[in-house]
Amino acid sequence: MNENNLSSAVRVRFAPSPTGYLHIGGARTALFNWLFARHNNGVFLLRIEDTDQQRSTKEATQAILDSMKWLGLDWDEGPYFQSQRLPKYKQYAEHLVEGGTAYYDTDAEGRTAIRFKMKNNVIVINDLVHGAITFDAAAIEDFVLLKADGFPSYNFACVVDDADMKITHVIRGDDHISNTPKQIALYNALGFELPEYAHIPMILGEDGSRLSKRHGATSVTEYRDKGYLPQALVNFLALLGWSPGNDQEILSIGEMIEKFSLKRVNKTSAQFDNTKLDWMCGQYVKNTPIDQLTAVGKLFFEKSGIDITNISMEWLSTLIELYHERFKNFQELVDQTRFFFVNSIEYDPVATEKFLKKEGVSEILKVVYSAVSSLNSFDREGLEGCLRDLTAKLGIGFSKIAQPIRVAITGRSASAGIFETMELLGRETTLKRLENTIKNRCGITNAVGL
RNA sequence: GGCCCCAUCGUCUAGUCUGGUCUAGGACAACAGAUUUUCGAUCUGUGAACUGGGGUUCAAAUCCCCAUGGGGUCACCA
Repeated sequence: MNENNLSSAVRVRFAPSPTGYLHIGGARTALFNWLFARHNNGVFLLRIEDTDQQRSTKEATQAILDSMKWLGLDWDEGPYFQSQRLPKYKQYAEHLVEGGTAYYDTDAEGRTAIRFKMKNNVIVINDLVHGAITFDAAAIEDFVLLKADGFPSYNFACVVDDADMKITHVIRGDDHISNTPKQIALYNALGFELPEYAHIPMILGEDGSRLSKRHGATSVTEYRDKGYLPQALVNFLALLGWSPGNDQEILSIGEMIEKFSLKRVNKTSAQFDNTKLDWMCGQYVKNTPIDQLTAVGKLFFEKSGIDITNISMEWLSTLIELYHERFKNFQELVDQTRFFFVNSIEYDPVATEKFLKKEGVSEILKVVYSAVSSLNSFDREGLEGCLRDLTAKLGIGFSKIAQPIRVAITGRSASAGIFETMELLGRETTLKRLENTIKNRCGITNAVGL
């Protein structure tokens, strides 16, 4: 590197305001900062911008920290809290008043604030992703530095802290572009050295409008609770506005760090595509070892109110093995396998109509019942041999018995392999459900009143 | 509305800086086929884009201008 690499060490920050959970856009901003820091062996710090006394909450701060940790975005310094640095802002604001570039101003409501005096000059942002952006400062109104409650405004606190914390690169959403000339003016007035700016494109909802509640899940917490794998979310987010430059879609954290560059961040806003996230998470699930999935899966079953106290890890591990190419997140796994855990299963009406309420199904299931109940070893091999023999004997296609059995014992038309499912369900439960189905759900529906 | 940003398949994007190798590549999704006890997974294949108009140039997705469209921002919110 160069001779002054000590002083040029990269320092970046993520500076959320604790007025709500960490949303997808914020997470992506944090990720880009983090990747940039790690790529450059720099420092990534966290700063909580809690200067809005009304809207800031401790819960939100905690939710943000939790989300960062869950995503694996560890910080090297902080979290710093702006609410704990009030004297610093006051000192700088008064300094500016003394210098004549700021003034006390009382509004119609009688509140007195310190306001910054904008000059009539031209301000240029040399943005790392956008290039030069020019503003006419004359068009920008004087803005508040220090509010009547003694708290700094966003623009002021941001500049004081970024300078004080020796931030070298400000990487943030491009909705901040219009704030930047104000901040540059402040840097100049305060005599601070300007950081580099990189304004990254925003993430929009699936309909192209700004991400909001009505787009469904928008917080990191929601994805965590639905059982998405954090690595998958990180991978997906990394590819929103950045690409490694080749056709690679699945990247490990190490690869992302190695390849990340602001030069490859694009300018166009991206729409959040849940379907692709699902696909990506499915890829990660497939590549995650069974025992890890089992450990996480256990937590999700418990959280979903499913009683698994009498269930062994071996059994659970077998279940995960059967399903690990079939689910994309743990919520899905729980939904797909609930029938294993409950006493009375729910029957999908469409599946019932299609596979159970048919001529002859009752008879087929009875034959299956007796064939299977006399089996010595109720395992997948034994079941397969038995049932295949049966279809051969009856001269019917295998699906003719597989689907009725599936619906009878799972309540649905889709599940893992039928032999594996029967084996895992066990002899007792399988037979009980077959019997129950034959008694109560087969045959052509009787006319009402008969 | 003022100011600012942006513009490649439905979506994420490669290609744009350093015009030609682009009859525009990949991925997700869609569709079709194969496979399968179902769904899924998998494999194979298909359709799908340079917003429009002017320039510049031998040559433009790539450079310039205008139009249009989308987004952002105009608080004692951040």
